[in-house]
Amino acid sequence: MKKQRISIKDISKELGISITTISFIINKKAKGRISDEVIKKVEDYIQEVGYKPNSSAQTLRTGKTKTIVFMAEDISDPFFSAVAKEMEEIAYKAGYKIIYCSTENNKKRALELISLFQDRQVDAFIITPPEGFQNAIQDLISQQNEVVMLFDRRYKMLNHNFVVLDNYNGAKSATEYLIKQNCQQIAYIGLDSDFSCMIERNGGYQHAVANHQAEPLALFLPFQHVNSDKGKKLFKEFIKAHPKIDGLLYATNGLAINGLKVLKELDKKIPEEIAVITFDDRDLFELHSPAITVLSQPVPDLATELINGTLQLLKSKKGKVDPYQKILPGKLIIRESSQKRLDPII
Amino acid sequence: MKKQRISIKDISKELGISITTISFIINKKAKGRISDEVIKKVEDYIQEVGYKPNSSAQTLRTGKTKTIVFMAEDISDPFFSAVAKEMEEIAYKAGYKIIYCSTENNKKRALELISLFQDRQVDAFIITPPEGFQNAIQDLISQQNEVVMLFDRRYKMLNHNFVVLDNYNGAKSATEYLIKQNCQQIAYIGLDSDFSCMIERNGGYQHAVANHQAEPLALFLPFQHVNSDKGKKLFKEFIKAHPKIDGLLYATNGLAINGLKVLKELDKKIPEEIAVITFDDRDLFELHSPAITVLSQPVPDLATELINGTLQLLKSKKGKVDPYQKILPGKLIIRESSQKRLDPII
DNA sequence: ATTCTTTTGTAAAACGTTTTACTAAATCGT
DNA sequence: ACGATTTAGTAAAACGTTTTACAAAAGAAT
Repeated sequence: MKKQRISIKDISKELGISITTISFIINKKAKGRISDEVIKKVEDYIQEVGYKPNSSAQTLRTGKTKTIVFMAEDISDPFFSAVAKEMEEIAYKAGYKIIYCSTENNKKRALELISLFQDRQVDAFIITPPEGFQNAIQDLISQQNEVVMLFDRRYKMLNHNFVVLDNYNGAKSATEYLIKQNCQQIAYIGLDSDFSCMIERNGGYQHAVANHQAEPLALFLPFQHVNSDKGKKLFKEFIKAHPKIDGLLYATNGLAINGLKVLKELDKKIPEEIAVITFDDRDLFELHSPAITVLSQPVPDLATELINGTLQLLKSKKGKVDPYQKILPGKLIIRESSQKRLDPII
Repeated sequence: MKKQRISIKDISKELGISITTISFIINKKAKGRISDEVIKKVEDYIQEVGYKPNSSAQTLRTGKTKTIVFMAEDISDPFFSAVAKEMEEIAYKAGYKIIYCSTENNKKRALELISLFQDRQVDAFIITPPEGFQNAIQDLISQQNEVVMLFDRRYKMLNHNFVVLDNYNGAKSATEYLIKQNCQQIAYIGLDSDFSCMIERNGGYQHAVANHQAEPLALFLPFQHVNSDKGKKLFKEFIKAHPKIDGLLYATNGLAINGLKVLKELDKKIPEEIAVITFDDRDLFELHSPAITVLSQPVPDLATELINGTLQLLKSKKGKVDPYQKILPGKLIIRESSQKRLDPII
């Protein structure tokens, strides 16, 4: 019952044509070297017997694996898994496969994963780097063995490839929307992090409230407390310490979920007492009572840019190439949680 | 700057020891063949220079890729991505990598994916088969080229490997819980599908209501309408047609999400007017108002069984082995949405 | 001292490609 | 008709392993 795989050698024997010729034909390098007649004959035979090249042999010979690694912060996070799924779709069509993994925002783990996949000779890394990973990225890039594409966060000083959201303007427009809704005291709930996305989001918020309220109000939670009870406690204390807060901008969906639980526990009315907006859309937010206004990331566009950029870089790997840098705009999806004004904005 | 990979040949030259000997040592086949002294020398050198075998060469020679494919229905579904993440963790430690992909419950696509990964010589498939896939699975198994493990759904008549939830008893206990809550008319919202999990869940429901209400009440939505407006419309009509319904069991989290939207639109009070339970836990359900009672699947256990089972089968591939079959119990997590009784059950 | 084992090791083929360097035949320009 | 060029094709090395079959040296048994 075992299906025997057919090799170039088999074709060669069967057709009485040399291995070299067949390889040229398979790799579309036959034009001008081999007669159309022979090309046709070989192509037809390949079609007929369903020959597929052995990828290990190809890799061994060429050093290319046609594999891209996507190292997300957490592949089970809906945002990352949505991006992953879209990427897989596109990569698949281009003959590439994707391997996913999660850094858990753990530097050591991320380093191990990079080392593991370097051993496996992947062609490219798409990475959401964990905290304090700049040097590691620097190293990885300078080795020049793989294409390195950063996602979601970038480094200002590195001349590298990245695809990120326009975090600054996203946060700014979300905050400005809250201001238009007559919020007087808008607070920002962010991650205690040096991620560019976090710094930019906070920057956008700061800019928007600069001429609006006496001083910005921000809470920065450490990564490990985003989902924890400790995080809830810290957030609860923050809200209690600032009773005048009537508008909230959460920097991530994780923060929002825990934050919404706290607001529920505190029995705060949304949006009457506190208007709420968060980054990243999830079906959860649409179903929430009240439905949560979000600044959603353009998942299909992000995925497309990530893969197309990576594939482009893989193709042009030889000479110096300009870095692939894309900053994509988010979209404010207005739902009930931010509609504070009785006279709605048109 | 490019780091040059070191090969066995390099070690051989450097140490003046034959390639064969080194290979034996690397593969722990040196005992009794090679002196302890030489073994130590080689191992130390390998450690020192950080040699890692080239996996393509190994694959080319052995035909084994140390790769497992996880074909989920939809890898961006939180349930599947949670399982995927856990699996990756375990597989990674065992030196295996996992490739994920989504069938989208599309038979043609699933067949293409299988063919693609067979070409890439993966060692094992973990599959949630799409609709009408039994023959394809049959074929795949009989080819005996890869280990085949089914997940989430199984085929009664096939003597195959699987890891599934105890769907029957899960649905039964959820329904019985609704009965205890004094629900008089309990409806089941399922998928119009021949998946074993769907049939078993419906079976559990049917059994539970058999002696309770005049007749079972069930709505079966086609797969493509789970998330669609059409699905919402069908569900809305169903609810309107059966105004006496005061208890609902959703067979999947996707059905529940769309269903909850409809209940919100119809302004049905949960649980006062309709008590609700759904399969599969998600953070969304905890945050929902009211929080939704769920029958949750033991994600870590499922992932562990899937990988351990697969690895075990990979090891013992030679002779006939008993199929690896696990049925894991779910857990009813009681929240507000099902608490209909004023006098709560103790 | 010869044969028989055991110990310790190695040579070389094979896995299935890609690619360089080559050749034979055909065509061309004059 | 002659060398030059183009066309059509191939032989063989290389990628880095694993593994079979063999061999030399040392020790044991006769």
